Amino acid sequence: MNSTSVLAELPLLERRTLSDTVYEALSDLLASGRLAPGDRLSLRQSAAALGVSVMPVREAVSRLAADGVLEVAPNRVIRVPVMSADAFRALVETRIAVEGIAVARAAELRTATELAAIRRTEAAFRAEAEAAEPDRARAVQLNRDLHFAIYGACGLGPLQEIIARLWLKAGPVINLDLRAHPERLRQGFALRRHAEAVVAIENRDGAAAAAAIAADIREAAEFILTRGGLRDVQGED
Amino acid sequence: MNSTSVLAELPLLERRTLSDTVYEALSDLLASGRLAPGDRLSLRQSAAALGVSVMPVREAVSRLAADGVLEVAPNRVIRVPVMSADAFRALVETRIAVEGIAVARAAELRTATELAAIRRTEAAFRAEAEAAEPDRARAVQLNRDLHFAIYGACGLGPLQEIIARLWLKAGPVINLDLRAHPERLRQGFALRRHAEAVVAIENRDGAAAAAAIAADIREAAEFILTRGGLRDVQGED
DNA sequence: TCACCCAAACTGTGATCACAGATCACTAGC
DNA sequence: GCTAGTGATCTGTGATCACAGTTTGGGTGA
Repeated sequence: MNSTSVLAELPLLERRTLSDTVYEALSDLLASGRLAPGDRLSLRQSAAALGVSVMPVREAVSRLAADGVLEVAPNRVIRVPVMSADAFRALVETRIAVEGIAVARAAELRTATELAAIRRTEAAFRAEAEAAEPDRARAVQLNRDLHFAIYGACGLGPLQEIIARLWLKAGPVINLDLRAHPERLRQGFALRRHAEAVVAIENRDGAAAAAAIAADIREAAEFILTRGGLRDVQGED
Repeated sequence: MNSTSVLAELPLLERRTLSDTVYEALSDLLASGRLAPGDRLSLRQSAAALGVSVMPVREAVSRLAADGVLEVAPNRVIRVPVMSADAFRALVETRIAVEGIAVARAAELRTATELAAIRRTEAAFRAEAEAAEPDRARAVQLNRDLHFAIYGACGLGPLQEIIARLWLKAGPVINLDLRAHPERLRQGFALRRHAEAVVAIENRDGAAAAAAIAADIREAAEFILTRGGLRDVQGED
């Protein structure tokens, strides 16, 4: 009935269910490392804490569990999985491969606008990291923003979703370590690799960009592995 | 208390919830193309058909929806998404990139046992495809078996999970097309590419193996795209 | 004959209840 | 003093109910 097709441009607003909200809340807890590997989770307690019934929490948890971000043991205990060193290495190799593709494509396809956004977030991260008293949580968030600003330019939606899931999976162990061992040299490495990546993206040099991100990922992983923060058996203490 | 450590070898039996079972049932429907893009799904009807309550179906659907294999519209209608041609192309490019990594690694790392298994499934697919009256459903399954036999040799668990999800997402449109247009030349291409891949894997030639699989994927996709089986708008008829 | 409207029958979402199994603290028995 | 047993209390899972919003079909109006 209504006149023109101006309406056709409406972004088809997405509905937010309580489950979605709970999912994001839990994701945030995991990504920020406040839920550490081995931590247990109770449906009822979580529901009470969030002020909802167990239903939305249940759905959110089952989604997280499907992604391997949470696991429910045969004892019916929900917890964030403790990764063996080998599993962590496999995850890191996967990340290097997949994120390498994304950043290589991004370097070759990025528009001027995207490059500007990447530069901006890189600068923001650098500023936070070099601050006299850096806010760790904020640095983590900015690091994530930078990576995804890059991946966002790869032109492949499905690939970005995959990477987001990988980050969710790696988040607890990485950020737990970051909480345990205040950043120090980690950030020095990250800053250098980020700078290399940005330069490579400016030059549309996909291979160099992928190498920089690969080094960024690998160095952070090595740092954690040498710290011995990962147990090889899944004991609890 | 119990004597020896024979118990330690028990495979830690995984529990199967009803949700898991429903999830597999729906996945199978989608992977085999019996649920086509645009088809709607009702929680209560599905539950009744499966002889369970809506709860397990709800959880399974929410998992599928999280993976983008199903979508629930703002109208609260569950359906398998209709992919635009562009979205399909992005999915195909992602598959080529990700599965390319897996097959390249598999070619370089495969053991003799894994190679034998790959050869076996390749032969099985060839036999079915060259049969006088090939069973389409079985051919689809064998094609899948072959691909995953290869990816299983890549040594990266997380990567295999990613690929499985990608297949689930691409399954409906690919298999719907396969149902609509009886195989014909499609299989001729597939046979050649599979043979090339197996040879490359025998020679531990990662690049060649990746190229063969990329061609396999791309040719199937081109076939579908030129058929015009994909709508560019998400209308319903 | 066509357009409109209203009511009945659906839809998914969320809350609540019921249940089997696991955990843990406590106590009875040696 | 230590172990084995036992009951209360927790766990996730599944079923059922309640609700608001949507769809749909039949009927009434012009």
